[in-house]
Amino acid sequence: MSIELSKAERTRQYIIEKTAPVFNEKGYAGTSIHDLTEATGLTKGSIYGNFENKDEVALAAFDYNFNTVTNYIKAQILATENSIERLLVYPKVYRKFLILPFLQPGCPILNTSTEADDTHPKLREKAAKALAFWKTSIENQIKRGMVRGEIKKNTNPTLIAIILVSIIEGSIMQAKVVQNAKDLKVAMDYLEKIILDLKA
Amino acid sequence: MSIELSKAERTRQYIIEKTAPVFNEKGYAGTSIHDLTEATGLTKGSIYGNFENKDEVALAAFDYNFNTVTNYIKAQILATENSIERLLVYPKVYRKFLILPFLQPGCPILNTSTEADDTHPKLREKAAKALAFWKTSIENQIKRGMVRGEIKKNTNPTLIAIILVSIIEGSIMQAKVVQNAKDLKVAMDYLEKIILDLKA
DNA sequence: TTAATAAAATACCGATCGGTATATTTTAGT
DNA sequence: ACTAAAATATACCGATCGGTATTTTATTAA
Repeated sequence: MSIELSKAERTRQYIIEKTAPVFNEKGYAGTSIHDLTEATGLTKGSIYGNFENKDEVALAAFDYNFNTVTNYIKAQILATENSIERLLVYPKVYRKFLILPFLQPGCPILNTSTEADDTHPKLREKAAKALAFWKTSIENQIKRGMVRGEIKKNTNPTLIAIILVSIIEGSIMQAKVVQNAKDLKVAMDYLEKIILDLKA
Repeated sequence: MSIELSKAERTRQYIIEKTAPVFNEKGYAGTSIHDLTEATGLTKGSIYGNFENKDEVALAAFDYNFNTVTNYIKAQILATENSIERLLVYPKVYRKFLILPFLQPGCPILNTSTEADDTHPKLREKAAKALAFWKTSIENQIKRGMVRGEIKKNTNPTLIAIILVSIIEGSIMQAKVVQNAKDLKVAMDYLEKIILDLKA
């Protein structure tokens, strides 16, 4: 049994997959153990046999949610070559977040940050690291573009990363609460202009 | 007893004032009735004598939190005359939100929206209306500036309102989760430039 | 195939949840 | 000062919370 996953490892993964969307939608405090048994079809005993407590499931679920988004974005980025086009992937993806199943409960970073910032240090820390990772990878895309001569030499990568993330997260919040993507579209149009303005 | 408030009305107000920060910090699901008795020093009986249920306290608390921020902003705005200066009040206020006591748990609209969008229709509705009110008043400030010849004629008030709100909410989320205002400062500097760029 | 082991289900725990009925105290008009 | 009414506190309710000990079932290596 070297290569294949053990039963426990498979179950653990199954629990994470099934409960991750629940945590993203209802939040940590709003999700009960009963919600987890419902989402998985398993019993409490099985869940507590694979996880120490609710915290551990929630932390694993956050990683899963974040990785799902990250992998989707990464695939789109690797499908393009030019740095400007790569940056344009973000508005392109987030403008249709209401129809992407794994993004329908909103951005995991946004949801987790606003709930956990004052209440749950471990989750807060995870969200903070995920945010830092995201911003660093945007900065690196911009630096790459400057090296390749595709992006203006005087561009401030950190500034652009901060503004890009702010506009995306702020407009997702708005779209979710009013339950339509009208203003999100406007914000993503604006963000695309900012990005196209970086062109060398 | 015509003019003065009845005991019940005063107690009701007192409960709202004391519990509003708790709801803003811990969220609806994360706040228990025990939290409310702790924050007020009152008993369950007293709270349920003045409110039908937890929902009613939470909804009143949201209004209180939103009005607190709104009144503070309004006072700053009325202290200025020029439309550009009035718009600059927003970055000026939010860049120091970590030291304004009533803003330390974050923006009530942001906190309530991200928690309630998928779970609590009444709270979601309140947050949506508060957001609409905010954006409308920004739009009106811009329109006023155009009439007064202080803001460029070709300015799109709706677009500026959407971007202003997005940048503020998105950067507040970031500042809260990483627990420092470094990037918030950068975002507010950028927002100030956008506003100054509207000058006729 | 079997026996040891691992995993999942069942049954249960005390604590806390939101909420209520009732008793006690405060308030407020006379 | 007295009393009726209003407001608050006490005591309690069933349900659900997160979590665990134990039993049953499934897995896995020999």
